[in-house]
Amino acid sequence: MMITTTMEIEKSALVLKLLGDKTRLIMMKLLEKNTCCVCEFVEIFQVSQSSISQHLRKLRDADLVKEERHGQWIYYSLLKDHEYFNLIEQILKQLPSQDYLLRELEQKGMRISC
Amino acid sequence: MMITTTMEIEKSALVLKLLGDKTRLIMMKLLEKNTCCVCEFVEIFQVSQSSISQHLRKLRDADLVKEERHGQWIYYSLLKDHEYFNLIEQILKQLPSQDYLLRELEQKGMRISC
DNA sequence: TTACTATATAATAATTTACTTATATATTCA
DNA sequence: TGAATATATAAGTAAATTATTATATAGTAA
Repeated sequence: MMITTTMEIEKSALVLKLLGDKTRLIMMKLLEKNTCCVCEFVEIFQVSQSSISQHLRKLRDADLVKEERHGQWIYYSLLKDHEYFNLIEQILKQLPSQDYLLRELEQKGMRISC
Repeated sequence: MMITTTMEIEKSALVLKLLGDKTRLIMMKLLEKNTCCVCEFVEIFQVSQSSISQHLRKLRDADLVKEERHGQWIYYSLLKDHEYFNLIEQILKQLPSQDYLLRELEQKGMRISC
């Protein structure tokens, strides 16, 4: 019982640590209501494709997101059955929408819709 | 407007990063409903006094906690008027209570009550 | 005053993180 | 098939993080 609550809070700390990076936090907020592919994130964050891929890998390894291949694109979305999804959802809910980033993508003609 | 939401989410990421460490997260959960002093944290976490002091400094620098000196002890408590206190409160609410750590302290006769 | 306790800070070492470039793999399309 | 596009991974690096030990400061109590 005591061990359980310790483990629980330590696992929560790992989730919070993943969300405690501005790139990953904005990614998660975008994925809250959208599906995005890697090349969109590259365009949004203006960092190397490798860097984006590594952030997504961390989120994937922690089961926070899932990937789905559609042709040459791999779409990422929230994995809603995460053990701490309630926590994640509550956090995301309180952050300002970042959807303007997707509208900017659209205006540049770089939004990929499935 | 766009700049604001970017800054808001980046500041949220900094808060989450602070909470994304198991020592600080447990500290914050304890402080949610208690007041604690440095020596209690040292006993609870079994790390150097310096390490505890540095964690508390980070929380203090970010205005997540405040300190209050009573004689030779300095008591820490949550600073509830933080810009993102709602976010913090929502997160803490979803974590399992860590008060057993204080009960253990009491049993060892090491709980300092003001 | 002197000794003791509680806390903060400086300096440092080990580890982790977040990026980069280079390269590999998978898919599409001419 | 071969070129182009999308993605992942390996290797390397600079900066950040978290601990330590040593030392300074502040309060208490003999």
